Amino acid sequence: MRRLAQELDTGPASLYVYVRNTAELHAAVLDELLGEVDLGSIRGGGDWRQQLVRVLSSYTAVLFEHPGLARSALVARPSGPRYLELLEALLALLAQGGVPDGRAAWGVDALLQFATATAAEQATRDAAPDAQDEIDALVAAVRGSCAQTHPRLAALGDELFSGTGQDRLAWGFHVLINGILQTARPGATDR
Amino acid sequence: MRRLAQELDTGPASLYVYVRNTAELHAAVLDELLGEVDLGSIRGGGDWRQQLVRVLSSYTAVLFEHPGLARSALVARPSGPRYLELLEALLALLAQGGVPDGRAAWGVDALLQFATATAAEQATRDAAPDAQDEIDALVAAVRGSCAQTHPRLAALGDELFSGTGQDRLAWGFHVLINGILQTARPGATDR
DNA sequence: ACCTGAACACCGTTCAAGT
DNA sequence: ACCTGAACACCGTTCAAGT
Repeated sequence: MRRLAQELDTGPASLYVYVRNTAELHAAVLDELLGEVDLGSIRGGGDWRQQLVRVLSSYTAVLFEHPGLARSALVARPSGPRYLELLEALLALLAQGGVPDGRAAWGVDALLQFATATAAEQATRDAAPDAQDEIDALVAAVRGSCAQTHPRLAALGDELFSGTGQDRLAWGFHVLINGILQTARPGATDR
Repeated sequence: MRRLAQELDTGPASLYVYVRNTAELHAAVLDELLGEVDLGSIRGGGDWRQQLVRVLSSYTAVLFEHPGLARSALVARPSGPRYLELLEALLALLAQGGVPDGRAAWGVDALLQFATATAAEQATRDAAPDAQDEIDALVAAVRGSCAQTHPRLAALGDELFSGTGQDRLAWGFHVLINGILQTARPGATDR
């Protein structure tokens, strides 16, 4: 708020004429930024799964550039035209893949949550090198764990921290898509 | 920091003797709290899937009580004994389900991230009623969306916001578990 | 060596007062 | 009606100075 106000050569109080609080500001800014997600070029090729992963990766990339936004997007979703467009595109692709309607509704939420959380996690770590300390501590703890008491941990070891962020993100999307295809919602029909 | 210092009848500076920053403090507190996740009672019945969902739900419940912790757990993971115990238990259950080692390593991460993100999201919304405004705005925007330009959105409508938090969480766990079972990691063997 | 008072450099939000 | 200066009530972190 204060930084934006300064940029606009005014006091922070003036912003509250246009916006109710920081969450609302973040949601509005994110919706604007979502213009960078090119939904048109999605039809560039590949099946619906690949197209889905492409849109979601593009969404993640936008958030990745703005760690603070990613963190608040987890709690305060935008509701502007770009976000609606994104939802529509994702729902269309899921329908194309034969996912039942109700399940697709919950599915987009899971997919976007995964994308947002991953962006918040990685972007924050990149921006604040201090945050890297915590996972370094975890790596050390796993390496130092006793094979007697923690056999699985000892067996897997560094495997837990392997792979690039890109690869893990794409794998996660595919896990979710496959899972959504195979998992009925609780209750009878799952229309 | 300041609140904890006050509780301890000292100044905030004193805490920096024991802890490097807030992230480290949060990670340590969360590890302590993880003692409430009863890994023993997991063997209470059901197959490995149900047991997995039970542990993860218990983990989510702990975070749910502490919104602030949940938010920072997304970025700064604990590395204490309770967290290692939790990882070990989850890995053991995945192995029992026949998930290949390397895939299980990435899988626990996805499962815990989903649990943590869901807790951060819902707990924050519950704690700060202001945050509810944003999803209210989204509900209104979806309802007001035009069926011509956004056919899927119009068709699904309130379905997007249906279900209890509990049901969506459990469904998400099952989606991930099923997805993990069916999705190989990039690269050749996926040992 | 271990601890801490006081200060530094920030936040978001409110509200009375101005134009 | 629209805008805003100034204040309120907070933060995390540092560091010189104390015991």
